[in-house]
Amino acid sequence: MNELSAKYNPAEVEDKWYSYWIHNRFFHSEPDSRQPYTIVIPPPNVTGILHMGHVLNNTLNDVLIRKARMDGKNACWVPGTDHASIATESKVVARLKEKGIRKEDIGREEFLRHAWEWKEEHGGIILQQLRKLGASCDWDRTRFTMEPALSRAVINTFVYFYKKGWIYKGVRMVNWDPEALTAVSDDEVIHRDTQSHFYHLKYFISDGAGNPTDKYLVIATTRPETIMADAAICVNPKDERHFWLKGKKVLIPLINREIPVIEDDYVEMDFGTGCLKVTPAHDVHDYEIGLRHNLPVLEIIDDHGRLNEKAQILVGEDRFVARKKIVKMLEESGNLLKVEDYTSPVGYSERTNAVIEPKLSAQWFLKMETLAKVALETVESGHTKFIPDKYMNTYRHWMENARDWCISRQLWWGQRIPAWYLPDGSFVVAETPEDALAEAQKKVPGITAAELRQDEDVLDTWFSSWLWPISVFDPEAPGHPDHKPNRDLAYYYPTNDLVTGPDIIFFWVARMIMAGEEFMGKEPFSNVYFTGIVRDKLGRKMSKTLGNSPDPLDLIAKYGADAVRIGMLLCSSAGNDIFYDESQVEQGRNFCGKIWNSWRLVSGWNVEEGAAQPEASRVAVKWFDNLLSRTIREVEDHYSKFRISDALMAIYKLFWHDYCSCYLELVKPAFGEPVDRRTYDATVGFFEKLLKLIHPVMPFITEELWQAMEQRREGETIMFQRTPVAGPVDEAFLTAFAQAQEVVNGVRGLRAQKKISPKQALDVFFEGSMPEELWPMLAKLANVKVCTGNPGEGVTSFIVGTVKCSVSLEGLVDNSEERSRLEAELARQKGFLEGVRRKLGNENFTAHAPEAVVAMERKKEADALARIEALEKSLEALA
RNA sequence: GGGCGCAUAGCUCAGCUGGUUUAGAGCACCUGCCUUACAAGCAGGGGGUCGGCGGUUCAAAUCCGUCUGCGCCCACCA
Repeated sequence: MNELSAKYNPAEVEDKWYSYWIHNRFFHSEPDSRQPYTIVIPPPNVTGILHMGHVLNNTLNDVLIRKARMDGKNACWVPGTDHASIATESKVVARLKEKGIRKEDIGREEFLRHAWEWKEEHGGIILQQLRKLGASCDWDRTRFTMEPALSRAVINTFVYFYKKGWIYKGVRMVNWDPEALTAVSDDEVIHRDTQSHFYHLKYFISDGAGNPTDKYLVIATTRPETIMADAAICVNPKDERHFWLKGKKVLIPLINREIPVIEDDYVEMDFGTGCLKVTPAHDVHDYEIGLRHNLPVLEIIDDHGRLNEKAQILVGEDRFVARKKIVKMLEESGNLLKVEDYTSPVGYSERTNAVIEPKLSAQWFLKMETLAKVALETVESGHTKFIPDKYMNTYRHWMENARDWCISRQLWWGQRIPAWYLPDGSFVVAETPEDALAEAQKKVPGITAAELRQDEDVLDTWFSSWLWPISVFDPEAPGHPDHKPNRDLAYYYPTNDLVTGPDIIFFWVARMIMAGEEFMGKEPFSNVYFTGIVRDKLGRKMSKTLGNSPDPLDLIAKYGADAVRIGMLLCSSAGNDIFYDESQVEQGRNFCGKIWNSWRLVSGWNVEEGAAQPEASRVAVKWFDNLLSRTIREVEDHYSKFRISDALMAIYKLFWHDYCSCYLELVKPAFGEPVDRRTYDATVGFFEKLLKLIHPVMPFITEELWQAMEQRREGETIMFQRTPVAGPVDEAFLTAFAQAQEVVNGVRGLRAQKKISPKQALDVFFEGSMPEELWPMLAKLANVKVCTGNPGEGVTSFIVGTVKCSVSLEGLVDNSEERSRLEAELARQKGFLEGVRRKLGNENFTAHAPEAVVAMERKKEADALARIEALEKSLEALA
């Protein structure tokens, strides 16, 4: 047995044991005859760094995986990273910009070379950081969504859906991010109420020859810079105010282009002026109106958000600059009637925060209809459960309204769309360039590879991450329905639990379910545990800009990984946001200290063989054994419901309050005295069970102490010890013991109140049942001698349950004080009795309530009466 | 605007299908203690009429309605 340092030193211990675990490949899993327990990591961005959200997520993952491992399952936690096309590409662009290099200037290949360089440099830092946290990932299985095999899986998937007819190319109004120069999906647009203006503009009626008359209509718009792209003015056909406009033509201010007045139900009569300018190229709804009325589409804003030559005026100006300028021009031309302040929701890009520009563009789409329907069934039928289940509603709503998924992105970092265009503008889709050429030659015999041009776009990142639970095991499976799953996929799929945030329920979770059902015919995981968002204690989201997010590695360095894990878990119930505060990590560190010191105490004891076991120790062992069993049951129940913080708290209390504060105090020999063998063995046995129980949450300190307990063989670890099993529980005994604990409390309270030293022994008298078995425990913890007979004078008394405890305090009892204390208690008891009797006096109650409930009330009544009698007797004795 | 969810001690939360000695935990707080495992500790203590109102019931923190205050998701009334 090693000598323990006086203080727990996490830094040293953590590195030592993590290396030991890695060296022995304890985290590695291979299929075998055991039941698998599988988790795939939510892959962090490859160039990301660890933040508190990762800490929360991966701590939970690690707790689950370590628990499963100790339950005897073949636990496999697959780690990896996500190429995160937009996020990574914008980082690389920014980095090149610092060097004065523009992406467009160096071209695709050169840019990708830089991107890979950056990936090699920064990629996987986060995985290194996870090791510091103690994450027991199977690092041999580390995957990257853009590694060759997984990229192939993505391409195969694309071809598969294309052949199935579910992928199509279409011109659609997309959310254009003018900064990232790419379309983003609806889900990547954040709408925020934004202060702007409502400009009321006069459009003069044309005389038919393109000249203005003196009549005009008024439209209200927030985007005056788009008027040059107007294709019509639209009114509601029921709007009497605008009947006179029927069939008229109006002139666009400044450029005097003639456009018709049309009618459509879409226009709200009571909003704005009831006249809507229709700009099909730059507004989603207008585009739809345009389709209905066959309006021309005129694009006047370019990819960078600048007006182009089709605008005729303000060409080359940024849209927001143009807005300011055109307002002035409209004012000067007499077309500006008035300007109102106006707040409306504006879409911003999640990545770049640029104002989204609705833009028509050719994009690739994946049909969602069937995929969404099946994925909804998976969850509704319970094959995949959501924890907490409130997210079912959100999920259902989304799945029932899923729009086709725009899967193309105008980026370079990602899997390039496997479509090749022929010179005639038609295209072929194939898994490889060779296949593409073969396909093309079927269309145009003799065509060469040089004549084919591959689509410039890459696929949405989620189009690769949705395959994650499959592709990490067998990248050949997605897109190849006839493929026989390899050994890994057959064994590990479906995975068991997924831990992730509710913010990516549609991006990722739903789509993994779709892919899982499509390619495996089976849900990808049984349970999805949704964590909350980590906030600071003021409730603000952790963010770099606010500077309120601590660096997890600093925290680990300061408090230790176990402490950080505890700090994170203490306040994390599923689905609730986490209000993180460093004091929680301190609490974790303190707990480590407590565990450490408890072993220092026990390890310092000398065993005297043959020594008799003191009665107090015997009772203590019996009690803790029962309590341990009861708590193990509780903990298992909590785990089964994913109530991880409750499981932790149950063990925390058992370890600290029951084992340390009560049990050890009971069995602790006097200073320098030896301990008997039975007590010692029991104590060490309990300690080991406690270590095993808490190991999933605190892997490092538990391994350190478990190894310190005795000489372990090389290659032994607490990681593979079995979760302690609960034995039978003597509830009656536990109840009696708890009552004795209350007596101890009462006596200690008296001591504090009367300033009596714990060293001064006191006599105590009981009226009511207090098993003799527990007297030695009272003696040891409260330093009281239980006496029988009449307490006599000079006592103070309190009631525990129905037992009256009188403590002899000769000379220390202040009669008036004692009287008021007893009277207060008496009043309370009488109030209680009254309440109970009111209930019992109600005939409806006795007639309707179940017998057991009525019996309980009668017992309460009897108990209260007994207490009142005891109190009254005490009061009499005082007089 | 629509949908969902939440309001229980100073803070974070339990309280599962209404009834278990007139509501629990952890932390924080207050009062004593440097008692040779631990002051990052020990012992003791105070603190809530379960957001408001109404209803169902013998019985409501728990079920229903409503109001108020928060949160989230969906939705570009230009």
